[in-house]
Amino acid sequence: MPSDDGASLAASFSYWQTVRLNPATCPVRDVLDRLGDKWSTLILIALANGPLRFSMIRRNIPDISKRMLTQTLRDLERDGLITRHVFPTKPPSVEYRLSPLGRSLQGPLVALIGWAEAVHGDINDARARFDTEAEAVRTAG
Amino acid sequence: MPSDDGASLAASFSYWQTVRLNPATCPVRDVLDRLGDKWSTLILIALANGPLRFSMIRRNIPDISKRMLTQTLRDLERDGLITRHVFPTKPPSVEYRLSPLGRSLQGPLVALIGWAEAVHGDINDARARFDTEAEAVRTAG
DNA sequence: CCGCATCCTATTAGATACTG
DNA sequence: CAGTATCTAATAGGATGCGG
Repeated sequence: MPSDDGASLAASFSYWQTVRLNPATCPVRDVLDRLGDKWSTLILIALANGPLRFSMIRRNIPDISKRMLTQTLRDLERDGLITRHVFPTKPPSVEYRLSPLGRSLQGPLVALIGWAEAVHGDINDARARFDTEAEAVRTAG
Repeated sequence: MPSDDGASLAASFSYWQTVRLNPATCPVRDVLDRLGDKWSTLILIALANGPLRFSMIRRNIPDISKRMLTQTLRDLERDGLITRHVFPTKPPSVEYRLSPLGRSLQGPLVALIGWAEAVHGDINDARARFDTEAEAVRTAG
């Protein structure tokens, strides 16, 4: 799976490098820092098939705390990736759904997750190899 | 830019949801947690056009510390995404380059970064709107 | 049911000084 | 040049209890 077609990729990366990977110029950090937190991506995946209520998201992601779910949902809402709908029932129910902007992320996200899944085994192998080699060196030294 | 073609995306996400977004079953966390750290992605971008020496990477990413660069490079090497080549010159020079596995990430990464760049303005707008609304509510209350 | 506030801990990362 | 070691500050995240 060499998704490496040389020239065009190099050109893309070149461009980002010329903006110097610099905090100020560069949207990459700004956006990826949010997706890089522990829960954002997982929540976006959970919402991929349609709206979910707070408690349903929790059921999809068993080990997220109420606190972090609330907070991450706020952050995603603030960034315009999801929208929040309160139904004034009693007790209240609140529904979250992907915004158009959020849905536009699905394509890239599928690609990335697909990659992660495809190479998961390779990465585990690499880790194991690295660790045993490091251990061998440590023992020898 | 609706990169949303419904059925196939939904199917993909469904699958990942059925593995329950669970720590144990799910490669997503494992892999994305590493890419999600502060520097990994930036380093991979820096190496996209070819091998670079330690100090050159630092020049590409002005605000990374030696400590974090060393550590992140080790982690990427451990995962098999980059390789390390020591030239026993004096003073020593060490070169880092993308492995085939690392190059296989370039496609997905370009897609994600392209998205980030495309929507950067929208996200900033959404943030500004959210913040002024929140402020309005705070003042009214 | 949803979510905020508080408290506390663990992890991450920056600064600095030192080594082959 | 390419690291390592140590210390410290900042941040992320978990537990819990209260309130609409």
